[in-house]
Amino acid sequence: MDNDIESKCIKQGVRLTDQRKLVAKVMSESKDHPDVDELHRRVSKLDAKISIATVYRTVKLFDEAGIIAKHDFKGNKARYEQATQEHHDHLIDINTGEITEFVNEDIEKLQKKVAEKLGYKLVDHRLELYGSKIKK
Amino acid sequence: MDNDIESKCIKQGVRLTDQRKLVAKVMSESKDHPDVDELHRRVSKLDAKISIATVYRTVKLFDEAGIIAKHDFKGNKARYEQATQEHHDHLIDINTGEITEFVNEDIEKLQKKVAEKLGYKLVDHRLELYGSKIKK
DNA sequence: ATAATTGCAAATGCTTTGCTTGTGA
DNA sequence: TCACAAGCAAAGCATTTGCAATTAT
Repeated sequence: MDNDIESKCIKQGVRLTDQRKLVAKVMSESKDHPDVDELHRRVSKLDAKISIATVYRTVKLFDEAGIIAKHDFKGNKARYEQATQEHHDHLIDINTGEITEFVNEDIEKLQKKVAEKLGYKLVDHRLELYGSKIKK
Repeated sequence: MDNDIESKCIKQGVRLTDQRKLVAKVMSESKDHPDVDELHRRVSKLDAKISIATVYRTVKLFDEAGIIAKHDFKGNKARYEQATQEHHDHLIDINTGEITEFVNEDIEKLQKKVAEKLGYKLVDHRLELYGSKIKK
């Protein structure tokens, strides 16, 4: 949990610069799904001179290395989260933007089945639920 | 099926210009999911002077009126299709870009259930399967 | 008549990139 | 050392918009 991202970089031979270390640290400590601007804002508190271009390059690099995950939710700019072992999907609060993660094995299995019935091998998928909080 | 879009415009009081009629016609006749460039290309065959800005404005208008549907599949620009009565989801061929539509009631129900379990009323969702064709 | 729509080009917002200088292994 | 990374500003790409001219009702 702590700075898992930095260790993954080392494991994968990703060169660790000061800037990348900072992005790794901030992403490791983030429990939400920040976009690049927000990430840049957070990293800037640790290094006021880091450029947004570097943040863009770094998230792209980490994403391609499978270290973080990129999400393009409806109508928003790309948001990022630390990659986890188990796959999960997202529910987005349409009023607040708040994101809740969930796992549902039944849906996963059905997706695979649907793809196979159509003659396809399921390689990837995207499932997003958009909802509004029920007041109780 | 024919030019359903034009009748929907009339029904909704959407002013019908020559350009909008052409976009309506082309979208009505399209069985695939063209992006704006492709749409502009097709409409240009009927009116060589129509501008891409008008096509952008028109698909936005039709989308907001619920007459056509916009999709932002992974890594592509927005694609459009005529709106249908029954909801459906999409399977995208990762090799060819070909799109297959499908409906699965079980998945729909499970999505609703998941949202409710998390304290949300399901308002919208996005389900996309990405796969590669199985050769038989 | 007149409010809405078009075409054009310029502006936008997010993201990427070329280039020169700086730096990690 | 030296291939790679950072910072900056400029470029790219899809999409939107301001404005003057045109058009549907």
